[in-house]
Amino acid sequence: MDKSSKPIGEPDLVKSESWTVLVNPKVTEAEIVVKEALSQHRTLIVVGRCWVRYVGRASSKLEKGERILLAKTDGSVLVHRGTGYEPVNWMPGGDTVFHVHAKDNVLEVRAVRRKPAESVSVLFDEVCLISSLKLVDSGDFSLYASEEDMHRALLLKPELLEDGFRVISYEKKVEPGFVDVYGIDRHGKLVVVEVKRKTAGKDAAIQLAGYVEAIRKKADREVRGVLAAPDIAKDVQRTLASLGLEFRHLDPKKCAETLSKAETKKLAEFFEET
Amino acid sequence: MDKSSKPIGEPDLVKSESWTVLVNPKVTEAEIVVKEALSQHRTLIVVGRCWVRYVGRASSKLEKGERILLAKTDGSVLVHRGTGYEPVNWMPGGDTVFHVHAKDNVLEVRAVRRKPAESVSVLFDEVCLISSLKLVDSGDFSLYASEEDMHRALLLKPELLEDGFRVISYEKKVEPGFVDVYGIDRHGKLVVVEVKRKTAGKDAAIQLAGYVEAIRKKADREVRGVLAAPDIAKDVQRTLASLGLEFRHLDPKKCAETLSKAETKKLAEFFEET
DNA sequence: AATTAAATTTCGCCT
DNA sequence: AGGCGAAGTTTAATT
Repeated sequence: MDKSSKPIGEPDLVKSESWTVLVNPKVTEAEIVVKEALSQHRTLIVVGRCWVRYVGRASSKLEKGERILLAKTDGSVLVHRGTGYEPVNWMPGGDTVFHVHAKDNVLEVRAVRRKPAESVSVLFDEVCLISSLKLVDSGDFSLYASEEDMHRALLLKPELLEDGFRVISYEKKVEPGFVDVYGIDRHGKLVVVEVKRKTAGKDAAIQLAGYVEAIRKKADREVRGVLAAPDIAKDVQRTLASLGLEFRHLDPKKCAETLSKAETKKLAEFFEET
Repeated sequence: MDKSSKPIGEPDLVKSESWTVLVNPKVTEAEIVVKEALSQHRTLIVVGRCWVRYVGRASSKLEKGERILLAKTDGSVLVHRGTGYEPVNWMPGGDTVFHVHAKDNVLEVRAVRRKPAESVSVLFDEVCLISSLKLVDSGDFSLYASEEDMHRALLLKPELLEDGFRVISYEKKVEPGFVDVYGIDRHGKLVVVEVKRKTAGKDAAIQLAGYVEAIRKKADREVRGVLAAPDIAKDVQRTLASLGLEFRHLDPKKCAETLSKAETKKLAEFFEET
């Protein structure tokens, strides 16, 4: 980041409704963007030469060097060096209060938190890139497996539910909606499976009861209702028992292992080739 | 804010010797910057709408949304959302191999690692900011206390070294250089202290021996040499003994506690005021 | 609220 | 290279 060499391309400031980018600003210009970002509750990126002082759970000092500062909308702060997966300095979000100040050609961004009491101060004497961003992000993050992945895993490997289980249909339409997985156990009994990715609550038990009820009416034979989830809320265990339903532990991790065998295999093959 | 501003849709390129910034590029333009950054071993920042697939130690899926991607020179990869101290997806650095590909208006940045076998794939269908940076950073990071902090802590609280120790001088000039701390023990013997912030190696022992030797010649009375550090390499322990020197455990954390008492107090006072 | 256990833990130090 | 322990661990779940 050699400021002496003039950059190619005219505009230093690019701005839209949802983001601002400023290249090679003076610290006073950067200060405006920082304040704008923090007051408007936006994500802030600052790249430049800085030094950092942290006091709180521990205390640390980082001498001058070029790094990337991130300040997020929840008050979390990260200082990243050019190497290393972990930030060199950070602060989790919470009741963070920011203080921004430009003086004597130095821009200070200080984040102070109350619980636990800690403070991180980042001082820039040169900024090469600063950006204020409104990140629109409603995308779901699913670890190991989505609920649908768990359905597919049961199709591929029915014994994940229990030994001798066979699947008849998938996403079967039944009165109140769709049964996740529908099959027959080792004794020939019908089994209705309701799958949840997270700890199953009362709603899941009631939902399952509805499906079982509907199928019992139609099939006129014994129907088991199984709630399959990584875990179940303790009070729901009783609800389930009173409804004559069962709980089976179904781990998203194991479901993913089943599904990703092919993919993992591909990855291994990739390395064998190279 | 008196700089020129450009409307959305027209890409802006700003480039210097050590960094490139591109605003609102097409994915094909972004691809060039990504490849440039990775081939030139630079730090890469990409901001845009993306979705992520991770397979390895675990497996996960992140649906479409706007995030910040960091790829560092050591091969570490981070995907950050607008909130949260932790990255939503990541990969530590190591033997990472990057694959970059733009097709059908989608930019894929894939990082693959061998040990452990894992891969993270970030796909962008819109990039709002991309930057390739050469971060110059030789600044030292010191947790709790720098070596000088440890010196100062010994001045403030000599008993951190041993009971009854008193400091005579600090950074005293002696033949080979400067003695860190110089004092008298409870029996009136002279004590030369060499302080190290990390595990003391053989060099530290030799350095200390030099100072002790020099002072013994001048003072013509018994002189103890003490190596004060958080830890000592095992083989150095013997070297030290053979030179008639001692090792004392000195914890940067405890030194920092001594020093930061005032500062912590200040922080507490700050909150009491507000 | 406090405690316990797991994490895509990571990271360093030691054998 | 594998194992153990600490971390500014963080985070979620349970008592």
